[in-house]
Amino acid sequence: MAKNFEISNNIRRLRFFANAMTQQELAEKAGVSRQTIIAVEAGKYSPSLELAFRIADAFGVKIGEVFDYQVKGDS
Amino acid sequence: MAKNFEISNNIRRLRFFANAMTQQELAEKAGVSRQTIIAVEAGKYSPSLELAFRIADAFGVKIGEVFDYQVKGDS
DNA sequence: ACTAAATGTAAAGTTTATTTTACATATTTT
DNA sequence: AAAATATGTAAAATAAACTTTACATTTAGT
Repeated sequence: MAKNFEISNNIRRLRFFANAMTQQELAEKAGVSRQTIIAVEAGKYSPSLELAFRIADAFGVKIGEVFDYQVKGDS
Repeated sequence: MAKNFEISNNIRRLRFFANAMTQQELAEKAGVSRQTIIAVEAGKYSPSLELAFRIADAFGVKIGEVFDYQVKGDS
């Protein structure tokens, strides 16, 4: 009954579309440390909703264009 | 330069639209405790992106229909 | 009015996100 | 090839999300 999920992201892609924005620049725009960007971009953990919104905002896109949510199937 | 944000949500509204879904039911569907739903619904803190997605999923809507992100202005 | 179900508050404890620092490797520029 | 910039890894410390338990209040049903 409990579902399985996976969240993926397009941060790397978006950074390159956005004039090769650097991790450092993105971190500053989003107001977090570079480490956090690295970790989120690498999918090591999923960010807070707040950070997710700020990252989307930094790229000028909607949150759904940055993060993808896939239901993997029932348990 | 650093922006000010606010995240609001429509959980209560959505719960009533969704056949008066109870906090308990939502908690179960989203796989978290009832306390967490109460806190998020009341805006006491913003959830993880993962939970945000699961809540949206529980209502069958997109994340943007549950959570609203407003830039309040520059600092 | 009584009972049950739903919502709320609070506080201590655990887990996960985020920061900070420091260093290693890769990529670009000159 | 040297220097500078960008990316990566790691680990300890802090902050924030989430759980659990327990009780108080409000709302709905009979």
